[in-house]
Amino acid sequence: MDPSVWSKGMYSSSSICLDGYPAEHVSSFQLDPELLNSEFPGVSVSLHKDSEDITMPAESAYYSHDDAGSSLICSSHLELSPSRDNTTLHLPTSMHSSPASSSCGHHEWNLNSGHQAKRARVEHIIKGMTSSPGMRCTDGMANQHEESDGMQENERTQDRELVDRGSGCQMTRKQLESQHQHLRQLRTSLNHVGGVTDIADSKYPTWNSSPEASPTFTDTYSEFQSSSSRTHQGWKKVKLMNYFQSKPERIKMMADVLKHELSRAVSRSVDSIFRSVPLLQTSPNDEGNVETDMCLQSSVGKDETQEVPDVQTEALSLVVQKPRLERADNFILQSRSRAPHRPKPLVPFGHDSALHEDQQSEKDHNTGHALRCPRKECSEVSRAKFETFDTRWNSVKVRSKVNSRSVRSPQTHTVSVGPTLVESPSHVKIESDCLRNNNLYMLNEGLTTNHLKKAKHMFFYTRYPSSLVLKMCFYDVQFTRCITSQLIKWFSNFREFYYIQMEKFARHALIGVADVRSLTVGRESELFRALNMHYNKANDFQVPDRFLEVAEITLREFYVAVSMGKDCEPSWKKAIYKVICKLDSDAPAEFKSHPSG
DNA sequence: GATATTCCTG
DNA sequence: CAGGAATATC
Repeated sequence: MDPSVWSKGMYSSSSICLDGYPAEHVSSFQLDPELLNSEFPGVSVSLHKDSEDITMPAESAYYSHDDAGSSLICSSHLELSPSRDNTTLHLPTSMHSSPASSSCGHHEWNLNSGHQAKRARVEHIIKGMTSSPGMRCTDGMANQHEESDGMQENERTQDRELVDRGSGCQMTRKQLESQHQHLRQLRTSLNHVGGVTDIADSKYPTWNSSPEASPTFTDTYSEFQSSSSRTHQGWKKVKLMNYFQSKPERIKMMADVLKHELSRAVSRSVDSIFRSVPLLQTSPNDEGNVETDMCLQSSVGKDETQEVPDVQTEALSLVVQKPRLERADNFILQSRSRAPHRPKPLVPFGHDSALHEDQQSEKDHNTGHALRCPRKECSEVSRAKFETFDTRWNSVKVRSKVNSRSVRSPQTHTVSVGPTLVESPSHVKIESDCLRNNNLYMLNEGLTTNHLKKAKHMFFYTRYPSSLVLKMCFYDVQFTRCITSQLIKWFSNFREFYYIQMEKFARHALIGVADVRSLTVGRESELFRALNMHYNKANDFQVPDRFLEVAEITLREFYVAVSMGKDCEPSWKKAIYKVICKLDSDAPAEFKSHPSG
């Protein structure tokens, strides 16, 4: 036993180290059978008679000092329990097993065919534009549109006729040649990029799969000007709108639009190749979305439980409009722990099961509490757009029970994590160097299951974390009042469970154990099993010894308090809480480690 | 008033 | 685990 663990809290339980009683006596403290029997009729207590019987001290003496930890000695129970053999108590525990029922009835995509189709579409567009500047615009658009919402052939013919009248294109020959050449280059790039074009392309929801498949074409050109600068949905809308315009300007406009999109798509694709090739192995959605949708803070492959901004259910007034870019880059940095803080992650990549269990137990109640979206981009327009991504994003996002309670469907699919994007459970995250180097971290706007897991692990050290500690440990979360409250609530819930278990086991011990010396909490004890099952379900966290000591102290506190019948008093637990809260340890640095850059 | 905590409930 | 009520503390 490392004495240092006691150096900090060097506390002595008021119930164990009694004022005026020698430690030996304290250690052999036994219950007064009469008292017990009077308080708990029917509970028979067998007492050891191997030492002087010590009658129960008066309560005034027992809890005479509010500050139980300050005045008293001692690790008395350590010294006085030399035969601490972890035999402890074998008390019944109520183990719970969650039923395995995870249905995932969402869409399935034929990725191969989808990619080919998309690529063919892009190439077709380019081909059309390259071959004939006069028609390619509409041709390409018509083609796209045809794919999208089933545009009829005659409609396209009419449109083409409008174009053939030579009304529209006001580009000079020089401009056209320049564009022509540019498009050839683009096409060459696309050929080299290959399937990567899907990255950019797939970013756009196809209309036929979108809930907004029936857009109204009442937009005006002015709307185009405004909307196009906002979102890609605006672009999309404009393109469709323009298609139905009969004015010749639309030709040029559509060409511009198409050029713009193609250019963006290709540049994004090329960028993503050079910047993070491994990402392609995991999810081609990443790059394009990050750039376009600032709200789509998805980090596929980085964090399985990374949330996709969900439907905002909180009032925007509560949103903290905070300049987000505190750590360079245009993107919100998500910082996970660099190095495993545990020497021995027993289940290095067991997050799946852990998360799965968590998700299993979730009741899909749409209480509407979720993350907030502090940026303007996340207002209605963007959120509406996110809905259109549902189908495809559901395949890559893992709904977090913590932050996405309003998720529409119970999909709990996990993304197939690529070989370079592995993640160990919780905060013990082995992060892709690629991601780290590219600063593609994101600041979470909500708490994820991993955060919950981390919080549970933290509980092994600190039961009463301050807000400051929480902010330090959950550095990758953008703190708001709600986030803070949620974290505090978590620990409150943790404590609740903790104390309930303590009381339960203490009462059980009261029946069969009369000597506090035999009240120990070892790693094999049922009490610890119950606690570990709750806070460390995956058993991938090395619970510090200190926690066992605190648990033991807590158990004894409850034991004595109940044995004294203090549980009849209104707030008898508060005295215990007061003792236990002083036993907090600092969270290890690993919990607080910030990204190095 | 805002925040934090406990207790109860689902 | 979250929501809500009650309570305590500041």
